[in-house]
Amino acid sequence: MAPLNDEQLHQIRDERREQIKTAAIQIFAKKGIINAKMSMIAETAGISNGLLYHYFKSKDELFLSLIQEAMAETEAALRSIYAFPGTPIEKIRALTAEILDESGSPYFMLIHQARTSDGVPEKVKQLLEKYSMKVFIDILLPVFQEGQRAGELASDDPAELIACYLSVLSGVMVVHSNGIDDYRIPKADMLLRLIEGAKRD
Amino acid sequence: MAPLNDEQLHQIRDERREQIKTAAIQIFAKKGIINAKMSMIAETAGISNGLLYHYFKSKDELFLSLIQEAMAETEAALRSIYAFPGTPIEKIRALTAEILDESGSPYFMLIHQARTSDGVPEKVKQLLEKYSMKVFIDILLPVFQEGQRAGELASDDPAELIACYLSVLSGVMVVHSNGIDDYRIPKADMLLRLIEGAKRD
Amino acid sequence: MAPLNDEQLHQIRDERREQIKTAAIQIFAKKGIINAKMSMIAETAGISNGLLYHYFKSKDELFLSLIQEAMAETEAALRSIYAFPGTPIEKIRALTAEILDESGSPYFMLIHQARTSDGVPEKVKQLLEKYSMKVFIDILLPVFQEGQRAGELASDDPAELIACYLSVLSGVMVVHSNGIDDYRIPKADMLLRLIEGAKRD
Amino acid sequence: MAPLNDEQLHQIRDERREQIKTAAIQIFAKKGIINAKMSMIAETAGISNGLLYHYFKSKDELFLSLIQEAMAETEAALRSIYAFPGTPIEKIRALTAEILDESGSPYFMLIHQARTSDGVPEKVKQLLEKYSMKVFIDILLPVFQEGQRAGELASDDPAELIACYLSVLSGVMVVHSNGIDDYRIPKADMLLRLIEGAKRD
DNA sequence: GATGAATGAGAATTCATTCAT
DNA sequence: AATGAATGAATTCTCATTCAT
Repeated sequence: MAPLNDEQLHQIRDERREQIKTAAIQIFAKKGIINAKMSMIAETAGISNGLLYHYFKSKDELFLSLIQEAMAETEAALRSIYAFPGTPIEKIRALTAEILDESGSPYFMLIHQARTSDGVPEKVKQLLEKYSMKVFIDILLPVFQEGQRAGELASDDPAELIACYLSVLSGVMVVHSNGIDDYRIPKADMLLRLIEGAKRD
Repeated sequence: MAPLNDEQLHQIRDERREQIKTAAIQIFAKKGIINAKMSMIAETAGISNGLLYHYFKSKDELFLSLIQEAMAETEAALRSIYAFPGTPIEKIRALTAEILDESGSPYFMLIHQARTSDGVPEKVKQLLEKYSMKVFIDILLPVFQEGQRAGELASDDPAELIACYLSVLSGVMVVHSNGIDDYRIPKADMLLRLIEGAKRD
Repeated sequence: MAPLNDEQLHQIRDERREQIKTAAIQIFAKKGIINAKMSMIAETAGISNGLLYHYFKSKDELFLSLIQEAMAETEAALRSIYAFPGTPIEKIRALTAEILDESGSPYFMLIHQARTSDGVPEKVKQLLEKYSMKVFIDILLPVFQEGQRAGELASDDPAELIACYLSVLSGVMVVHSNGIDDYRIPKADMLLRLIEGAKRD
Repeated sequence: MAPLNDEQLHQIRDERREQIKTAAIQIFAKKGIINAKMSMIAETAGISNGLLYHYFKSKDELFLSLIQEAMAETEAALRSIYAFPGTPIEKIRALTAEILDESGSPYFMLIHQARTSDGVPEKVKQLLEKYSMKVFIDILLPVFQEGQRAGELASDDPAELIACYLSVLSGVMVVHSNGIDDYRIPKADMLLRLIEGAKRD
């Protein structure tokens, strides 16, 4: 009889938003912004078309909100490198393994879609500039420089080294992110060779 | 003015088809199958919308014919490794450099699109199975095995090594293929480290 | 707390209905039937969307009930002319001033909307015929005829004179009713010139 | 066999655009921007939905282009007052008669819709400011002032007099513009009384 | 061969209305 | 009585494809 109380409503709203986001990440990552149909997202989330718009004003807003989350998560993941134990290369290996872990893959794909697709809303483009690769490079610079001083890493220009490393990481996540077995995700150890110093053993 | 003879007509027809294909490769690679509009392709090719349909029965047929070409080119590029001089690693380095050369990038992108997009016509899917990565691995297997015997290459399972290597190559080409400077194409020398044996100098 | 008795419930119900009607008049008059959104009306009335439908079965029913009220009010306003003191022209001036008073404007707008919009429910159309301008003309006919006999009014056909006068009144209220200063509501004295006899001083 | 030549294409395009504009004026004037459905316009113009968008990029653009035309026509109509022969009041009578001529009515309605509706695109709003009533007042000011000096016109503030006069004109056109006979368009002579000097005979 | 006007099916979004609580 | 989540039909707009010339 009585209407739902605030707490119940809040819970329903939160659940629905998560439900929608989870569905949307999959669909957007797989299809790109334009190919992703709101009706697919609604169906995947198990709700009606209309309800989708109750929670997100538009496709663009939904996409933006996912990208924001993906960016924040990615930045946090990179920053977490300093929490790993060991020498620089061990830190990098741990970070690499964490990123390669498939569970994070849709986020990389999403950011790739945002960077490369047409039809990306203006707000998303602004966000991408704020979080350009330079930001990520700056985060990793200290640990790479320390690794170079220790002779653990190749002696290329460190910023360039990081940029290439992140490009390769993004690349393999992207080509792999569709469940097609043709593309392999290399083991972290193999990817590390890209950046290791010459005299590894 | 006498009417053109059969041969001339045939030649015009072939030229137009090439013109269209060239335009279509760019557009498909950049936008993906569904985002690529037939009207953009026509405009890029400098012809009318209607004429496109004189040369290709449908968007699907056009796409299929491009993928066929891309596959054949890619296969040929891989086979050409045996024409390069030098030791296995030198052959691989030469092949890598050739692939990384940006001019070839649209083909990789196209194949990636075909593998990962939805809305890909059934015939294209069949073609992709015929040319699965296994085919490419088989082509490269002899040179990789020889490289391992010579101690030039890492001693991982060779098929896996090739799969990972091709995945990384595809990945960097794909993420880079939109002219966004954030993503770097590493130098061939750097990528080679992925597969080189431990004792490089 | 004893449950509310029937009378109290009835009173609450009536208050709510008035609250809703007041909100609805504003919104309908400003936006037109189709542009007026039930959610706006609910918000303006300070109640939930769902509750609106407890009190009015549908948008159409709500609109119909407003038009009924507007018609009745308008008719009453016209009839009140006989309660004003003075000569015919003084009565008409008083009536005009009352109508021009902005507070009454939404009613005119509403009736105009009803007459001119599509998407008006059938029932409303029937009501409009019942209260066609002829009814209003008949109400005012005696006072206009008396004014003509007294030489205070122009000697046009009296029914036509009234029809034109009411059209002008409706017109200025309608074009003015959106708070855009470009359109002026003329003073009653000016409008009276429309119908005054030639020899005014 | 040969494609249509430029002239023929041009002619087709022009005809279609006129056809669409004519249909659109009716529909917009009658229904307002939001209520007017593109499908109605297409149907009235006797073309497909898609073709409408071949000629006008969007509903907004179509509306804007009509408003521009309406504004220009209205301004031209007002300026034409100086081409009429006779004294100021005779000029004004001629202009009034021309405006009241029903054929022009949709234009007035259109401008009214643009001024008063919601959902009016930003560009249209800007246009409305550029052509605010002040512009129209300025055009008519000289002839009204001359009329006042000649004692032909009432001695109210002339700008106010014009504003009221134009408001009344707009008003009667608007309420009448739906083919409902309840609302009358007064004769020009009657409307002139609004502004005539006291001692008319 | 060549053109571009024309069509229509499909996708995003809005909103009246219903329903569980 | 009251709430707001949920639904689905209707509307704008896009684009592959066809067709008259």
